[in-house]
Amino acid sequence: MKYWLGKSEPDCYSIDRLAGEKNKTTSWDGVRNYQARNFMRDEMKLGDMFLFYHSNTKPPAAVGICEVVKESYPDFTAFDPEDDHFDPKSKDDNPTWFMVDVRLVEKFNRPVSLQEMKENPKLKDMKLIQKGNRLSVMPVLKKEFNEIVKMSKK
DNA sequence: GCCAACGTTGGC
DNA sequence: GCCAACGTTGGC
Repeated sequence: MKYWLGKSEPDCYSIDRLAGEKNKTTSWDGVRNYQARNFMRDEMKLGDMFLFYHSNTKPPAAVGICEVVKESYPDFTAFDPEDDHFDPKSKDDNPTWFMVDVRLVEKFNRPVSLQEMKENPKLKDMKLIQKGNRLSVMPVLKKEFNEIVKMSKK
């Protein structure tokens, strides 16, 4: 089983919105970065765990845990000219972009802020806190994942 | 709102 | 294939 972190801007899609979805499940659509796509398309498997992270907000923070409930399939928002994430180079018969479905397992009682992660020496190697990393989907080590969950309980 | 870091585009 | 220009991300 693998562990992941996915960023979302709460103004765009928040964890509370996910909590209100049917079956607390949503598609992780709109990813338009090849490296992030490759992680979703090639490596994310059913049952993988997924940290939900709020970016571009105050404060940026991990806010909960999800589980992958559907492995990658074409991101249909890329086919829709009306959609913000429309991409004309992605075709029905040869899609460029993929997504997975995730289900909310637990919303943290307490968000774990980016600053707290930076201050925790056990998390010093996380991709998230390395300078200039803009990946919206990235792998997380099991020990890092567990540490963040632990921090949310304190 | 600023701006550093990074990815993508397109002319050559 | 190089690289300058441009657009985006995302913390601050």
